[in-house]
Amino acid sequence: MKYIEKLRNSGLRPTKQRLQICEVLFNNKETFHFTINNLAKKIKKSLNAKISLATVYNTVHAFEKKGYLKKISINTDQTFFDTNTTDHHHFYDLNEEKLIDIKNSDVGPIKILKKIEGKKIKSVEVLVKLED
Amino acid sequence: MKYIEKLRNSGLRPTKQRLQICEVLFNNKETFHFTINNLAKKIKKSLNAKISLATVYNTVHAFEKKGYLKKISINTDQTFFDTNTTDHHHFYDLNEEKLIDIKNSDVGPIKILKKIEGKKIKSVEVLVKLED
DNA sequence: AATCTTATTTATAACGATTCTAAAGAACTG
DNA sequence: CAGTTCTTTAGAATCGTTATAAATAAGATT
Ligand SMILES: [Mn+2]
Ligand SMILES: [Mn+2]
Ligand SMILES: [Zn+2]
Ligand SMILES: [Zn+2]
Repeated sequence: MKYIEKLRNSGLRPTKQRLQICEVLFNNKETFHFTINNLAKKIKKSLNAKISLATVYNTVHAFEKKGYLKKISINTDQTFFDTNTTDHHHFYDLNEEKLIDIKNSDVGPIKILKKIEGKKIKSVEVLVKLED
Repeated sequence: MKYIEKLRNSGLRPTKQRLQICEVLFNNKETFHFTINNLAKKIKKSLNAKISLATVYNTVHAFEKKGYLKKISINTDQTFFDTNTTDHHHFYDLNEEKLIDIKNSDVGPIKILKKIEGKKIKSVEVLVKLED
C-alpha cells in the first residue's frame, strides 16, 4: 500500500482505519474541503466500513498535526478541513455553504504594512465571501 | 440617553438591558473584539447588573443583524465579534489568542482575479496569523 | 391611567460538535 | 510468543449555542 510508508514515517501506525481514511482523503485527483461529519458519511459510503466517529476525529487531528490536512478559518459552527495543504485562499459561498479554492496566483501580492513587534507572520489567508 | 433613538430607529425597543449592553459595547474610544462569554463577564463588572446569558446572545445577534457588530471569521471554538464595523482586516495572535485590527490602508489593494459565475463578492477579509 | 397587544427577558432544557474515558483490540519489539 | 505501546471504540461528558415557554416590560389604544 502506498500510504503505509507515509504513516510510518510520521510515527503513525498504519492501521486499517487510517489506511482507509487515507484512501478517502488522498486518493483523489482533486483536493477537496470537508467537515468531520461530512467525512464520516463519505467513509461509510466509499468503503463499506464502519469507523467510529472518535477515530475519524483522532485521525483527522493526527493528519492535521502532521501537515497532511489544513484547518480552514471560517465562521461556521462546523470546522472545515482541506486536503489542499499548499498556501492558497478561499471563496466561501454563503448560499451553498461551500468553499472554493483560489490559487495564490489568482490573488495579487498581499502586502501587510503593519508590523507587530516581537511577532512573526505565520500565514496570510484571504477569505472572499460570495452571495448570489 | 444617546442609544434610545439608535435602537428605536432599528425597530428594537430600548430596554434597560439593551441600553446597558450598548454602554459596554459602544461607549468607548476604541473599538474592540469580544466573545459572548467575554462580554457577559464585562457586563457583570462594568455595570452591577445581571443580564441573562440568553439576553446577551439575543442582543448581540440583533445588533449583528442590524450591522452594529461584525462577526469575525476565525477558526477557534468561540465566535468573535467586533465593534469595528468598517471594512478592515485582522492579525490573529496565536499565542495570546487575540485579534488585532489592520486598517484597509495597511494592506495593499487585493485583486481577486478568479470569478465565480452568478456570484457576487460580498466581502474580502484577510487574516494574518502571528506567532512568537 | 387602564387595557390591550406585542416584544423582550429569563431560567432552564435541548442540541450538537467536539473531547474525554477507560476498556478491548491491534501493531510493534525482541 | 510475550511484553509493550499505540489505537480503536462506544459511550459519557463538556461546552458553546439555540430553543422553549412562562413572566415581564414596552408601546399602542381607549
Ligand atoms: Mn462546541
Ligand atoms: Mn456548537
Ligand atoms: Zn482549499
Ligand atoms: Zn477588528
